[in-house]
Amino acid sequence: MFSELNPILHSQLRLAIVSFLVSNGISDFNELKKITGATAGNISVQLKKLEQAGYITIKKSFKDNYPHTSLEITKAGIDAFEEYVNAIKQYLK
Amino acid sequence: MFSELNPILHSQLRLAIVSFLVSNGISDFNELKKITGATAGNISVQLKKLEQAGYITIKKSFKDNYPHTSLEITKAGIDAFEEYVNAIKQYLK
DNA sequence: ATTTTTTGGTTTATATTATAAACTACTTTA
DNA sequence: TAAAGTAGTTTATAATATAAACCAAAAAAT
Repeated sequence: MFSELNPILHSQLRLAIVSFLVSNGISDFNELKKITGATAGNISVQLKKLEQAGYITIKKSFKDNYPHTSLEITKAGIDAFEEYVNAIKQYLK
Repeated sequence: MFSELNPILHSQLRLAIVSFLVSNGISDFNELKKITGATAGNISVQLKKLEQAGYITIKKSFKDNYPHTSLEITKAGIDAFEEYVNAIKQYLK
């Protein structure tokens, strides 16, 4: 009837991040901050969790002298997102 | 871009309960236990939260000598559910 | 008849999660 | 060189989800 919702993705902020990355492939810390409106601390924590889950990769570099964190969605991330979408659709009708 | 997800509904179990009640109008404790597979304790707690939010009403009676808890969705519950569905759809594409 | 099991829950304790606040480190500007 | 800004991380706290333990009554078994 109601299948499980992947708890990594069933979080407003992590879902927004993954959703955005699935659409856009890559992004960076500041862009995520702008589009989600979340605090930097919260984003930092949630990015780590997504990385630990294998759903994104985090690359740190320097850009115009400043530290720069860029994010990329993984195959596993895309797959998990698609599964989540199918699962939650059962709840929405 | 991403609108807020009502935190009362953005919970797997509460969403399942409300979703089921929106489809069926009324239900009872045991039916929810069966369709969700959740523990009685968890259901008990979440029903109270949904009642506090004004999304369901809880009626206790005796049926065949046993205590019996029946649930009904409210107008506010239906409205909140519909809003939640519209909001989360933005995350799913 | 009294112990044991089942029904139908509630309360409480604990683990997890989300979040904001505080902090670090460095850069730019005044 | 002091102040303000950028780009984050870490830590503390509040909120949430959940399971475990408990309660009360009914039914079934001994």
